[in-house]
Amino acid sequence: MDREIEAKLPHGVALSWGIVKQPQRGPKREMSIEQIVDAAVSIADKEGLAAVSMNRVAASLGFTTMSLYRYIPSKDDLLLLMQEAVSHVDLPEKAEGEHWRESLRKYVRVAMTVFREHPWFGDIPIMGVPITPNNLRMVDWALGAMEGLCLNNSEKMSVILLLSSYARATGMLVRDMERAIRAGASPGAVSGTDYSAALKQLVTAERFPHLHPVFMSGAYTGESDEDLTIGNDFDFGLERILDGIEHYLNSKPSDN
Amino acid sequence: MDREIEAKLPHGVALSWGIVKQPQRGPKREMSIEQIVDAAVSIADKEGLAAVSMNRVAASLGFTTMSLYRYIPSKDDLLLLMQEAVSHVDLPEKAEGEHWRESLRKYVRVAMTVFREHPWFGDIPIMGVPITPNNLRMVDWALGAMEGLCLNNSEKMSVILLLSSYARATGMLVRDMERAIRAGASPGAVSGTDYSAALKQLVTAERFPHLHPVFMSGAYTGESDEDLTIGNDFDFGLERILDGIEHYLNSKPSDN
DNA sequence: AATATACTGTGTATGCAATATACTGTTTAT
DNA sequence: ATAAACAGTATATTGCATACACAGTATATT
Repeated sequence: MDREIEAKLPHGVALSWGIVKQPQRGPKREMSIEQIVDAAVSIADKEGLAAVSMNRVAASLGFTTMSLYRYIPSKDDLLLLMQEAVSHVDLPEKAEGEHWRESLRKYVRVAMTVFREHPWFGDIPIMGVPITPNNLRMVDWALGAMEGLCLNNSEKMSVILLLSSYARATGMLVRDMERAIRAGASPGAVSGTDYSAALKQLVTAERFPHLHPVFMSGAYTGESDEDLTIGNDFDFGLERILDGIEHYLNSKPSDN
Repeated sequence: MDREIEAKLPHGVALSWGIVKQPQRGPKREMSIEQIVDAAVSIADKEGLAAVSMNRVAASLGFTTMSLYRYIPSKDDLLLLMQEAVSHVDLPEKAEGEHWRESLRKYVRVAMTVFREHPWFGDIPIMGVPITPNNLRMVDWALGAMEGLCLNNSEKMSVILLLSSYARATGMLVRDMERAIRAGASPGAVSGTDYSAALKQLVTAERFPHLHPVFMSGAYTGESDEDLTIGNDFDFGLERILDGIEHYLNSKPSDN
């Protein structure tokens, strides 16, 4: 039965669900998909996604390049499995009395953590809606957090899309900054701080009437001491999203 | 003076601002940066980002690969300039009496349009906060839409980050679906619809207690006729964000 | 006017990538 | 016993970005 299901799914996805047929004859396998993916993740963690080549991964396990193709049909599939592997995150046990708002906050924090722990994560493009087990596990958890809320299924999915998008966008920003710092760059080569001196000559009041004052204040590159620090910056957006959801819940005619 | 500014900026960024020193001697140039970028964009529009190689772009203009390097120092810089080129979007003239909410809605719609018209746009990774002219022009416009709002500069920037993230995430989803359809796939190969039959056997009630009913209803893959169509799905999230902002404006102690 | 300089586009070469294909040897089903 | 299906390997193909050396050309300096 797994055979039919497998045929209908992209190879990488079928692999992630572990429903690929096991070989019946021939020599014993000396590697495993898990081993390969772990090796690839480890290389990416240390040296970035660009260092992950089939040759590099195979060599790190003591095999030749082509041996990997006995396990994983293409590099794209390997990337998918890497994404899936690090999406196996610790989701807190469902706290019974917890308010949905706090739960969804946690969801976004956990999702963002993946980007910080595996800076290469965001470098892999997403091809379509997530349909791998660990990704669905996160969706399942988020749906659990919204249990009992006065939202229909489509609305819940929209909320998750919204939160995931925000986690992705801000996770990548945080990653970019931390990556720059780790690379020895000054604290804000990527945040724009390094370039702000140069840019202040280019962002003129004539050409950018509204941006100009913001830029001069340093708020654009996040160097302003005005009020918000960089960390809180991301919280701000999240709280606005949650406010929006809450407002929708309250203002809704109490049907379904 | 441009010389000093140029030195402090990444090459591609300096090019985007047009502050790179013009050559004084030597033969006349037979190409221009604009021409090259246009050619690259045209190839990407027709055949995807993967088709954009230095060789391909040069050949399409009737020159050799290496000639491009006289204009643009690296492929990464070319990609940046491509991004910047298609970010030259039509932003509606500032309608005086328009409500900020409607203006910001327009902002997100325009930002999403870029992903639909240039499906490769989202395939180029973002390196850091945008600091190229057309990108800043969009930020400037959004700030204009928030003029007079009771938000400080940092808060306004956070709002723009929030909206841009949402535009990016949903723009890429729309793109993925349209791309799949254009590629001849059934109306929803990427949305998950094609796989939903197979997935329904994998998403069990035991393993995914909260996702299971949602999946069976078809809301996950967007095939449900429950209430929202796919298009409206994205509007829903946007309206929640705007609600959240509005709520924040109202609930704020009317300082600064 | 002479000449050095900075540039032009080109041709060639390097090194690395993904992966198709043909190979030898191994285990299991028949 | 033997054929089929597999394992890991070696080799080759194709395409990529880009370093470098070249011959010719326009300008700046003398």
